[in-house]
Amino acid sequence: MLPAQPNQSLIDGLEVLLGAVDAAEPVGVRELARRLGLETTRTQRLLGTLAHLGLLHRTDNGRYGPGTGLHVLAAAATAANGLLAKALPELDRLQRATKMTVALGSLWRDRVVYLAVFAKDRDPLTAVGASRSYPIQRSSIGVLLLGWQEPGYAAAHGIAPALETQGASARRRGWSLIDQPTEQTRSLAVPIGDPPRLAIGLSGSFSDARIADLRDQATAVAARLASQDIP
Amino acid sequence: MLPAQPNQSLIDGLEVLLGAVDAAEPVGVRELARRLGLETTRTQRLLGTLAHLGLLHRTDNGRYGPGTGLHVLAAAATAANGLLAKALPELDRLQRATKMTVALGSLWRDRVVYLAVFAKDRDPLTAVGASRSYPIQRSSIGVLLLGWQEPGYAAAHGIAPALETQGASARRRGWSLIDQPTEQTRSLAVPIGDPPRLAIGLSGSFSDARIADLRDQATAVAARLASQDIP
DNA sequence: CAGCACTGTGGCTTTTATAGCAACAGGCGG
DNA sequence: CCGCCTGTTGCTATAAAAGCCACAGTGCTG
Repeated sequence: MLPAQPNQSLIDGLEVLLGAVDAAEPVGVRELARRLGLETTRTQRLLGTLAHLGLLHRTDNGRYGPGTGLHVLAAAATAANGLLAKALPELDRLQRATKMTVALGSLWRDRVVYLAVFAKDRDPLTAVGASRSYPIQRSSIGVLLLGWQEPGYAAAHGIAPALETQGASARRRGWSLIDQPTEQTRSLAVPIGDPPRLAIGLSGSFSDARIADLRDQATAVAARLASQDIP
Repeated sequence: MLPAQPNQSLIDGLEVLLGAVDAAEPVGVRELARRLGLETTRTQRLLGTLAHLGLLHRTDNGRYGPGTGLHVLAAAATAANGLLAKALPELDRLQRATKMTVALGSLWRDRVVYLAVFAKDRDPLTAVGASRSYPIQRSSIGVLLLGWQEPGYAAAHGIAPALETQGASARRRGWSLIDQPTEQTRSLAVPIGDPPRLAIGLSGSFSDARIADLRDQATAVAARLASQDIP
């Protein structure tokens, strides 16, 4: 729901911000402008402004990567709604109970971003911020959340219509399942809240007989998180 | 270091974003405009744009609070530089070794923002995002990091000159100490990186004789984090 | 119930901030 | 040294943004 007069500079500035943050390495002005299809000078000014604000960090060789101000912003957000403080212990328990890899993720464009990932044999304190984003088509979380996006979302972000259909199907069912035959793993996801902007995913090797139990356990966690007014 | 032509809309939009996130409750347009000294319609358009992007969440009664997109942005940033995945286990160990409350914090305006706080008898998984920001003058982290701000920072943010002096002194010493006599606790902080944008703080009851040991332990952790190229 | 004081939002016009083009300086490799 | 890339800036035209006003809605009080 855009306001009648949106602020296009803000929109573009935040697009530049995410483009720089999402890059695997600190990125140069011209390279980022090419990737985003923006004019170079404009990109440079937006990057410079963001760096001045501390949201990006300018390296000695003139490239831009995430800055401390982003963490500050995130900390303020997380403190305001208590999302992680509530979710992390729950997800850790779910991982221990199911022995699956447990993830909390959200959809951004055509990718899934992981807020936290709990895995067997991995320190739970490394769950936050250790996983890079992932193409949507390989993610039960992504496919599921796609089901709630407004019409045109898929087309606008280069997502195949077949995935959109899968998303709609998952929405009707209320959960999603993705098989990865080459890796002999599968993953299922359940939504948090309504409309859901976050989802819990479980992945590993599990039989068809176990699906309902895993789904129900994850759904119970999702319900507890949703009932705490998490956006 | 501002670019020659900074983008003022981006600056103001991000100011509005932080103003909304920093509020204790979802905040209305006019109230936020009053707090920030901005014109109402402008504020409303910026808020609406941010809500459309998912960075803010618009409640049913027309107020704005943090949205899921902020967490997505934070997750991308954290994944890009691995800050939390590296810092959290280290800080947890430091808390167990010292029996102090251990915090990772940064400076924003005249306040300290806590990225993580580890305390005795508290689940480490609740360390992230469970603490609200704090006035700078009561925080060893804040005073310490103030020492590295550019001239005019204190004046621009309504921080007393005495605190600025304290900050400069802490910078020269390389760490800071704050006593809270009414609570019979004290806290000390050491910087991470150079110039530091983050700091580790230890707080609790400890004697003068123990200061050097605590400081050295925290300094060792800070050095390990700084050596991993964290901004 | 009516009035009042607040609220969020949009339309229209003016203003000014922004965008784009061209230029410059620097770095790197052949 | 030259060519090709880089990040950055100045200047001017333009279009995006800002501000004012109005409207509809909500909640509280008498």
